[in-house]
Amino acid sequence: MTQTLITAALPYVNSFLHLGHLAGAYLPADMYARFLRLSGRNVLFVCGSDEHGVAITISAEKEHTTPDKIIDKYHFANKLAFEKFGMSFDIFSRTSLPEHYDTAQEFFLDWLDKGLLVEKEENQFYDETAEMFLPDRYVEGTCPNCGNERARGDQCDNCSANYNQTDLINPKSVVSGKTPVVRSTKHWYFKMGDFQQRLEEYIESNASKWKDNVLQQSRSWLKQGLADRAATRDMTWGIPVPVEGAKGKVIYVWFEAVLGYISATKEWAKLRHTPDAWKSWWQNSDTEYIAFLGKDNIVFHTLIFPMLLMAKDKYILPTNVPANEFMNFEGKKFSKSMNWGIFLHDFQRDFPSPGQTDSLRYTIAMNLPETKDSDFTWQDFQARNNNELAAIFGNFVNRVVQFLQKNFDGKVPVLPERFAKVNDAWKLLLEDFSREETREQALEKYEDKHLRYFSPNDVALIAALHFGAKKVAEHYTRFRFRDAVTETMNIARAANKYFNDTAPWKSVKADPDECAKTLYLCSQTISALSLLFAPILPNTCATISGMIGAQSVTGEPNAPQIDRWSTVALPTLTEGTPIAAPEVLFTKIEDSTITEQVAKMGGTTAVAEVKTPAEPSDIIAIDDFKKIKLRTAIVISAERVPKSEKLLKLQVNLGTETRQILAGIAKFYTPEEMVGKTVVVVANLAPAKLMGMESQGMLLAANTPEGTLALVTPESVVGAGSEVR
RNA sequence: CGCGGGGUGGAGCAAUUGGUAGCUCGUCGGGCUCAUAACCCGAAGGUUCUAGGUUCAAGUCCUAGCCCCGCAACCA
Repeated sequence: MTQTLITAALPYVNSFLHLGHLAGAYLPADMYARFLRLSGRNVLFVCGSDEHGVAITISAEKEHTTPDKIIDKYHFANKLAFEKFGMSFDIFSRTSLPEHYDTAQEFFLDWLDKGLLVEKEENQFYDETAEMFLPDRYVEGTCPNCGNERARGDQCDNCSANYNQTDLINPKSVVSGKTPVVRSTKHWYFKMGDFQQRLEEYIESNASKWKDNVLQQSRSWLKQGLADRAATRDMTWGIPVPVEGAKGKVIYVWFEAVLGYISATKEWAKLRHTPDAWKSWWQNSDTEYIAFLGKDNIVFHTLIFPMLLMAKDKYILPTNVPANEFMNFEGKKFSKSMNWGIFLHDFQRDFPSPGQTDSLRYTIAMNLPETKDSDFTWQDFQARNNNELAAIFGNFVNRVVQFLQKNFDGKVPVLPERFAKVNDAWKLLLEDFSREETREQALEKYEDKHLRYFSPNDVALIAALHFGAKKVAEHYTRFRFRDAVTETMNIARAANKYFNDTAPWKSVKADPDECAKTLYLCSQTISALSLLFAPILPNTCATISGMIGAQSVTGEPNAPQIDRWSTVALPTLTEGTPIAAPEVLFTKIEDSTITEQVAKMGGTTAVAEVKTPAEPSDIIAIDDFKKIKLRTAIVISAERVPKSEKLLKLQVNLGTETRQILAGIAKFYTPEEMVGKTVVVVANLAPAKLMGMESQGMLLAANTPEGTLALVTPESVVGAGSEVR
């Protein structure tokens, strides 16, 4: 029997988790893990915090604290948020543990032994104030190629030129703002090129199974060729290079963080007092390994990590890497710095109930960015909760339970004499069904045969449960989570249809026996739904289990390995089982709640943009203002500047002359609508070069609270070249 | 020519190796009254971004173009 190892990308402990993280990796991983466990499969679900890298030392400095404090803060916050969200990790570990240091160093030494690491001496910028070598990201300067003044360490964003860090003209440290000095330093480079061919074979051998985005990204890297890459860094924060004389050098996170999956598994094994148990996962060809992550992480799991595992030998490689795209928030990317989006802990503060957590899981699941970037909106959250969870699933449970309270003493009906053999008939029906591929075939072939105890409606319901569960399982197996959820909800729809079509509120008077059987089936359906929804809505399903007095089965870790999924359509509740008083599973979300949340978003951003009142020192004399020559101008022509997202190239008539002005308004104004507009320009501004073109002045625009721009234009027609005072 | 993804009814998305364009929401009409003004049934609504091409057959493959988004910069 094969087993499944599941990992979800290690969250970087430099920020709080937001909904985008959940959509990218964690929710699908959790749904998958729970589904497999409910199918009786042996599963190990592993995750943990990624706690190294320069960003953490810099954050520590900014917050005047130590890296230890930073990582603790985020690690525990994220761990707690994950728990509340219902992540069913077997272990949530962290890469700052000794276990991980040992693992990483062991791998490093092994590569060294095998000659996979080569030492290279090179010159690098060193910030004397911050006492650190500067990674490429932390140096800015003038591009040696195009003269762009804001080029990054090794690449220019403007002309895309690649060069050596030390070729930068007028370099500045991003950390201290000072000019860094050049120092020589020694590093170990991983010979990635050695694995080019094996990785190509690995990728192509999986081509038929893997998602397209994953393949394309991986192939794109391979096509460019794998170059040697530094596997070490000059830093204090990280895992020391375990070699004599390597003081002040740590293993680069690229070559260390992903090993955290293995270390986490070791920690799990240790906690269970079976320290070698991790090997039966990582060094066992019966293990199927599925790595969940977002698109930014693809090559680390399809190329780098497999390469490290190949190098070490004996380890299994990822069987599949079902990477998602990104989930945006209300149309724009989640951003910590722009305060845009919903952070998990904020959501949990505002929507603390388990049912609301499930609503969030459901909404995200229905919007998973499986094939392209998707969007989370508050409105959608409300609609999903109210129209689907509450109206369809919640309402079905509620109407059945209420009906039982009123007519059956709050118990699963006892089957009347006439239908005493329903359970046996049910079994036979499912045996017949399981021989058929599709619901349609099954109904056509077997419906008539079972009409002695069942009505056509009954048969249709059982068929919906059986074939629905089968379909959902297929979707999970193929990593089609959105489809899985949609199909699950369709089973609840079928349940509602059954209730409607059998109309027990009529049969309760006309044919009480029939009514009892109907509600017996409905009760079993609630039990079945509580299993089918468990991967998506674990909290709610646990609640239902409580209501029907059943043991909660939601695919939690360490549960007994029983395949309940394939028998979900069979009755599980015995006659006469008491059903607890109705509990509303999903409360509706009011418009006002959503309005409130919408009002909050981007709040900090808007406030930040409001101008602070002028300080006395900011006050200028009239003469100062007179230095600025403002004139009206009419836009003659406008065009986009290629490769620039903000700039429009305008030709404006200033009355006496025509000038070219590059204006950063392309995000808010099209070239077409600019032509003919009368604008206000600063006429005596020194010309500047932008994107290699000259701009002779600037035009005035006001920042709006929404973060867009509004052009300043005269209220009435004034013509070109008028003075503005 | 930096890399990657994408343009499909009003909205959001699907559509295996080319083979009847589907789903959810919304809209309109009907049914029901057990239930959270919920549920169920039915209908309308598409030149699949544009222009060519390959094919018995194209949303899907090829060529050219237009337009979005992401990455490249802490962040799935």
